[in-house]
Amino acid sequence: MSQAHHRKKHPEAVRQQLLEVAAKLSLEKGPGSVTLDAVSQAAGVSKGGLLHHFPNKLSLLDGLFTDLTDKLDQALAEKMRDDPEPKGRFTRAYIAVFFQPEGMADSEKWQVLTIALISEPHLRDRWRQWVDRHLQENVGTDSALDAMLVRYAVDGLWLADLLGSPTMDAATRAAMMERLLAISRL
Amino acid sequence: MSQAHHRKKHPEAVRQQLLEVAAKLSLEKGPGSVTLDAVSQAAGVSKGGLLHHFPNKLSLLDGLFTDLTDKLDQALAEKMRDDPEPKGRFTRAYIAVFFQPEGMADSEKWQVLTIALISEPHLRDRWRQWVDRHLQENVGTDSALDAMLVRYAVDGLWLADLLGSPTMDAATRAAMMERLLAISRL
DNA sequence: TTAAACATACCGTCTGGACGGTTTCTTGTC
DNA sequence: GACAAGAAACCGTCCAGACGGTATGTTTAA
Repeated sequence: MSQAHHRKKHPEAVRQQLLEVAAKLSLEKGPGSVTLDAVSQAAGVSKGGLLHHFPNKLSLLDGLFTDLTDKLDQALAEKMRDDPEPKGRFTRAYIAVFFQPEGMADSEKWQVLTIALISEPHLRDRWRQWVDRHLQENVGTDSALDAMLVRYAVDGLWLADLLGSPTMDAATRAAMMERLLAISRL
Repeated sequence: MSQAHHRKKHPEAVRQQLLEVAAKLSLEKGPGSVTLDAVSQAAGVSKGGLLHHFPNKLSLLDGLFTDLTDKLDQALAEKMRDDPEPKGRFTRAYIAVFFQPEGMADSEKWQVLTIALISEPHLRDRWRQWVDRHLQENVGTDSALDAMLVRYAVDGLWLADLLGSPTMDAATRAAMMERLLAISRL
């Protein structure tokens, strides 16, 4: 019944809307609810419209991946720019992005992708490439054992958040961040 | 076709077989392939047979969860028994279980569960309870910030394995384990 | 006029699961 | 120990809905 058909066309806006809705949907109703029907309907577009922008489901997830990693890259770059100390710079940015409150809103959207990442070989490849790229870009400054350790800890923290593990209180959280930052400077 | 119908009945063996097949299937063909049809067929049982042991799919995953956490608990208890130093004992067991080669075989079976854990609220609850229980059982000895940090790092490491991230060489891996153990003793 | 941006209708497949039967095991009774 | 009788362990079939995707039409912008 929606007359999106007759309204002004803003393809880029629609495309963005589809991506956001896909992420939002997985948050609120679980990743299993991310279907072409559900996404298109929630975005106020017909399924045909969705399939015009993303020829198949994988390409939708792929678009989401690109979208989020781009934002992540941007956030990381910003944090790195403000850090005068070369050693462990990337690792500290990694920490900062995870612990920043606004960042979390985005990081929650990763739920869909985490699922898709594990099940879809193609996305697993892209993830591997992402990790590899950042590892090589920051080789020398962030390849110390301790730096790796810190980043793994952040990943674990992130996973715990995702799984809704008993959240630690703000004080402990802050202390954890400080500790991680300290190790990154060793 | 199969005359499993007429052979000796070993309900417990069949049940176990179903669980193992479910885990194995997700390893080899991806978690998406864990369907009632596929599992029952691979286990040499009819779908009706499967549904006799597990009234629905969730209860199958639930059974898998119980099975694996039981084994994990057992492994952890064993490692803890051999550790004379109380402080960080649980955390070191956590490290040991993850890094032991045989343990990995089991840990790979967690793939299905990781998926299901994130999507199924019920299993997410069970996981939360598992974490909570072990946290409280070892409060005092393993509630230090550094201990938490180490365990999060192990989780991150485990996730990286799961996602097939560029595996680090054996030497680095061993060094990482040593470093984690060292921190657990601080 | 033409191509992009949508909508509508429809299809094939897969999946979870309900259901009614059949065979084997167990248990109580004599 | 025999034997009925109920329970437990299966099998085979069928189905309703969901889901991804196609094919084709219609509107809008360039």
